[in-house]
Amino acid sequence: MTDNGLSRLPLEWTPIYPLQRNDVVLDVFKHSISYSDGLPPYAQARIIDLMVNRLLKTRRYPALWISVEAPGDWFRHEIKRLIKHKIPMTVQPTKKTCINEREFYQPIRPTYLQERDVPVLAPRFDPLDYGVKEAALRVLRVLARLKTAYRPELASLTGFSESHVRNLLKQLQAENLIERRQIGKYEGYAIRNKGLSMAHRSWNIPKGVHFSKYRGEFRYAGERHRRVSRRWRAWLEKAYPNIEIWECWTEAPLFDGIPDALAWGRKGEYEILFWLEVDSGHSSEKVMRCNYSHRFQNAYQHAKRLGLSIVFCVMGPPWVVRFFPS
DNA sequence: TACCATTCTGAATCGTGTAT
DNA sequence: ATACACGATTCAGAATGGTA
Repeated sequence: MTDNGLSRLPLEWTPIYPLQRNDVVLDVFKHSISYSDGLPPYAQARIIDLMVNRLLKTRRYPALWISVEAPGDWFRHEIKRLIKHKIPMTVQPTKKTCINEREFYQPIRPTYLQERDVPVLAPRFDPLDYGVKEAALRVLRVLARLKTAYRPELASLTGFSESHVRNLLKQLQAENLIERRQIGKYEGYAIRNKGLSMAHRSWNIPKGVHFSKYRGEFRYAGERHRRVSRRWRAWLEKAYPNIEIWECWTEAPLFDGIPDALAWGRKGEYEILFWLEVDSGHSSEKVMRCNYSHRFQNAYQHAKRLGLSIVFCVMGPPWVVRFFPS
């Protein structure tokens, strides 16, 4: 079979035959993601956009089926909201194993398919091919976002215990995927290029695509600031044992703001987002009021529309926290 | 007051032990 | 094997205190 331009795109081809003829198809591709991939919805959506661009270059009327593994509803809705709908798409939970053309958000135009048009796609990522364990891969993926980090930060963001993370880090180091490095005052870990490229492959990012600007934390934050927000998940879990955290990302874009950290989980039946702002207390009250009321309004609007709760949380010097309820 | 040594504290690491 | 708990250790910076 000939290379028809898709050999670097790790998707599945799942055509629909609308006319019971094998030369007329709806040209559907399938992409699968999971909430536990270590990427916030925004970054996953950018990967999808990049894939769509590739599809548009080589196919006439492509369509994309995105299968999302995630508890609750928020993650899936975020993906749907954040992707650019340049071609017909549908975003479905993983339990949906086959798809109907009516479930796409735009109608799909049929394609006349010739023998040479049957796509040759890149293999989708399988951890076994790379000889990494699921748990180690999770640490690697989180580190790929952070670039450099301390162990407690990785433990917090992965949800693993510190000693478990320690073992996993040793394994990753033995495979030259990461290295120890001095970060500020203490020794921490940094991801190496080999590790970075494995993380990219694991997210099924097409080779040759520029993803780095979407991969990492969205803003630069100071040392102290960063440590607090990265360890927030662990803090939350300890302080509120009755809530379940599904995932946590630092500096991930959400609505119009960028929380310092965003944790997502549930308490009982209620799906909740925990929005963290770490405030140094360097700016004046007036500036703060302006900053926060805007973000808060925005977050509130979205929460209402999606029917989930947002807990807005500020950490800072006592006077900042006291001021905040007003 | 200026200087130096000591103690205290917080943050990060490592080693070991235990339960499943 | 994997997950987790706990104490010991190391390090840097802040606080304390003594002495010329």
